[in-house]
Amino acid sequence: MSTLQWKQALYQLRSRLVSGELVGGTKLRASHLAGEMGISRTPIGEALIKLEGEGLLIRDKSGFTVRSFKLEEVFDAIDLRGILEGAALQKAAEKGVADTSIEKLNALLADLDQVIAEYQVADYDHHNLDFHRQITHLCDSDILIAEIERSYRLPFAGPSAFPTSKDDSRRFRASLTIGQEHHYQMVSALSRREGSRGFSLMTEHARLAHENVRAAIRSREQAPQLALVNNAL
Amino acid sequence: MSTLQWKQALYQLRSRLVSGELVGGTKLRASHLAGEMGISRTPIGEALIKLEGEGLLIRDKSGFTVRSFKLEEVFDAIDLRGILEGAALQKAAEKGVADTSIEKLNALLADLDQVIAEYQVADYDHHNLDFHRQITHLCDSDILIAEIERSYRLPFAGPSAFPTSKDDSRRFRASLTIGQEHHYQMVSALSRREGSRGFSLMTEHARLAHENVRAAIRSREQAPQLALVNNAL
DNA sequence: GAATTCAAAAATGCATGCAATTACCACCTT
DNA sequence: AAGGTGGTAATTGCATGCATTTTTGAATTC
Repeated sequence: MSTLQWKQALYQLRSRLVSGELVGGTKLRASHLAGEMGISRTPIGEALIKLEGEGLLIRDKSGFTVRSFKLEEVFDAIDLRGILEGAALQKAAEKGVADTSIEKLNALLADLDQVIAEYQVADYDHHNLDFHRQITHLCDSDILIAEIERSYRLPFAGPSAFPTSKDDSRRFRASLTIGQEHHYQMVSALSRREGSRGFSLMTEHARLAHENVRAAIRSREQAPQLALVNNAL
Repeated sequence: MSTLQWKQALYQLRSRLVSGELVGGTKLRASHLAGEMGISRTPIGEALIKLEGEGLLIRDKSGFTVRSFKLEEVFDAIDLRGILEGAALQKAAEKGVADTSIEKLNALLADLDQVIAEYQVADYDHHNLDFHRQITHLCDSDILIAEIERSYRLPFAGPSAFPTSKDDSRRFRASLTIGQEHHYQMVSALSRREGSRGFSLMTEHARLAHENVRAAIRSREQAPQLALVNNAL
């Protein structure tokens, strides 16, 4: 079984984009990439079109360029994710969910408590993403879920884009604690069918990420998620 | 100046999809379409990938299939549009907009009053779309605007998807009147910087479309926008 | 009639050729 | 130095060839 080559190209290019290896403004040449990856230009072209659709590339008169984002756009993308996730949570809460779903969320909350207590930041990312997926996917709308997942594609917009940053640990620990409090309240809103509260909690939760972005910039550290952002550091 | 062929293919295919000529479940063969349109498979392939990205096609193991939507998904897509447009209106209202923008909106409102009074339903579609674009594009966020425009791509989800339906004219006239009242209140919310009210107005406004969908189904008339919907008629 | 088999026909994914377009860069001009 | 100019090299959009996979449908079996 051979993975389709356009998929491999897509994954490789996406990872090179979000890792910061390919910085904003770089022109991507299909022929060059093809040589580099040892395949032909056809599957490369498909991958480039997909990445354009994800908003990571821009197609100009001739060829694709790595998109660069203004800082404002980073915040806008984060807010967009918050709104979409918030809508999903609201819908799930108002519809009502099975007890087993609540139990599963409680288990994820316990996992998060654990990694926060032990300050295992790397694991936090993973568990946090799990929690967000689990709670938003309860909305029972594939259309909405697809848009949420789409919003995660921008490297600075996903729910776990920035907690990893190793800046000032006091502020950072506090943000983990506050975020986790939001998570608890979200589950509460869900089980009490308080849709509007769920929406507000989620949009406010996303705004925590604003501060993490600012902190990452302030600390001038390596923040690969910001590689596509103009004048970020 | 020759328009790129993949663009022509994209436009033609999109219009054949939303017009109902290509119904849900139809398998699209690049080679066949290429012969049909007198071009090669390469630009067809690009168009198909784009349409997959728009959610109109699904790519399975080998080839593309016209997506079909459940009725629930139609409502979900409409609600999604409402949320996105609502977020844009809220952002615009809270930021504040120039007086000239309000004047332009008032002019569009007058146009809409006109076409409603004269019951020029065909023109209504066009002016209504103008109004929605004008008011949501004030949000000053390209990221959000792009997602709104994206949500319009589903043939049943755009702001002007259904008013055209020629069902029971009493109900339909009423829905135009109510919708126009929403429009007025939106401009009011905008000029008074009442963001939350703007959001609520817009999401509620989108729900008007639910009833139009139901009416279109009830009347069993030709509703090309519903061509991609399972068992719609 | 419905289900199964299997070989021919057709479609796909990828590579590659080619004409037309675009980028690049050394060389002028002011 | 800044701003053309022109010609070459590289790249793109599209067409097409080919091996492999998928679809089709006629023949066969239950």
